Amino acid sequence: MAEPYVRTRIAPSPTGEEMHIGNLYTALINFVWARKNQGKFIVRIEDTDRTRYVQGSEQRLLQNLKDYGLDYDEGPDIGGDYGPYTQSERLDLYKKYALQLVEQGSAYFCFCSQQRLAELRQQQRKQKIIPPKYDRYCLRQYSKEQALSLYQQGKPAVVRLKIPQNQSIEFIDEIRGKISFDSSLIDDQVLLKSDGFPTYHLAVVVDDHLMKINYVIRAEEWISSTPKQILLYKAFGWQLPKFVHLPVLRNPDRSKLSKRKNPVWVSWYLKEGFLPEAVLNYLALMGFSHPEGKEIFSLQELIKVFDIARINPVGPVFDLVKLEWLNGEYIRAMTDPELKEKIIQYYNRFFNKQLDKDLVAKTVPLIKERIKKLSDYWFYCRFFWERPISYQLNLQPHQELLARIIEVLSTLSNWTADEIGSLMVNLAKKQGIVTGKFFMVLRVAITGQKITPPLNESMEILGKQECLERLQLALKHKG
RNA sequence: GGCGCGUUCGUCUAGCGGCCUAAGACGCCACCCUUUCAAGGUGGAGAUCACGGGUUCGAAUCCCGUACGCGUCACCA
Repeated sequence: MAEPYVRTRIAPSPTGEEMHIGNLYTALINFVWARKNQGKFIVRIEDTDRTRYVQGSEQRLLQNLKDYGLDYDEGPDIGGDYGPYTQSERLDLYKKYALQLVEQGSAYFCFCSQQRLAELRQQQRKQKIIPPKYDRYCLRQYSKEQALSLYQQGKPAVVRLKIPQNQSIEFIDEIRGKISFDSSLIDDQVLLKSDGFPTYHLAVVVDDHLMKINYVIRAEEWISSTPKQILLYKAFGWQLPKFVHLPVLRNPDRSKLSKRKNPVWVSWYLKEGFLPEAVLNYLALMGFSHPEGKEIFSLQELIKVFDIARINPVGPVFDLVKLEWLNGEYIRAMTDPELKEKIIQYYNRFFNKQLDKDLVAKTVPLIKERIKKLSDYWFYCRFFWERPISYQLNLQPHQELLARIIEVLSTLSNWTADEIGSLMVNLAKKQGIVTGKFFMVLRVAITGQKITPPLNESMEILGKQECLERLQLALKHKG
């Protein structure tokens, strides 16, 4: 179902890590939902944790998004172009809103040291008070005016949200339906840290409101922090967005998809030879299904048929094997010239290798239905560039046969796959050798490998002279 | 541990009270094609719909409990 005006966003953190495939999944759904409704898809860099900040990681995150074709629509002006929103550039805003909450009594200053908080937690744990919560010492100790004045004198302080007690907080998750929490279980969240930076909870609510985000689409792990944010929306008197919590991608053992058990960086998939479109298509199959049961469809088609209501709440296992199959389907669906370009670009970008364009063009038809990933190209076609240095079959027992082959092939003037083929089949017959065995010897002699693209065509591409020279080498080769 | 969310073939999914003696895809197995490897074609194995109670003439589908899994409980996001 289409919505009249939709604004979505993703909020990556520049911590130095590459973009996680789970984040790409979230980005995809946000992107698609915005596109479907002619809305806007926004990127907001959440760099409020200075201890984890790693310089330059925004650029990498943005590059990841670009590589997969998920471009964002809006952002602050940066000299003609627009960049993503960045929270560290909006500190005054968060502070202003935090102080507003203090002023209206929805939040308060807290001067407790990290040490006291740690001790408090430890003590509570010992007394089996669950969950451990801040004891509101500072709220009881200081009046609003006293606290404000201490803060203005520069006493290190945080601002905490005063969570109401014994209140049931309900919200609708667009995928799961009604979810409710008891507010008494929620700690008085820190909104503004002592370094003046906001915490996630404050920044996300302020920004989502200011940026008019009306669909908060994020991973399931955020469900339990949603009530805190709802309380903030209410304290400000702002209208709530709709919440959509996406299932989390899983390892085969069903734990949350992690780098220890799976390749998770989106750049890894590219380097491994997966196509961005195939990865996106595969991701779309996670928790979602095409209404007509199709498994292979473009981003454009996804946008057309996508509906949040069709998303499952179940955390799906990420299956690399199925992704490989899908990638193979995408490769086979390409035209030869397209595939040629992809292969050339791929080896250039990731291996700094300049492949001869004509040679790639000639070999592409031979391997198109054999490769699943761009990286498989080299497995099949390496021998076009390099002579074999070893042989996967012992050729010693076949010396006489090889000599015979050289003899016969030398006479061939019309060096085409068909001619080579019929000549060799005749020879095999004359020698009384099963064709399968015969061609295996020839195959290994020419390529070094037992698994290759079609032999006759390969030999045509290599050329008569090169083939004869290789056969001579095979003849001389010992062991 | 508290709270929250989830549970259909090994995996991804279809299913939204009768069409389900549960369908498709990946993977697996067999056969066909075949000069290796693929691709393609045909067929097959594979889920008592987690379990136990209800509701109903009738439940994979609705309700409740149990088990299991996952998530979350920071001046991290």
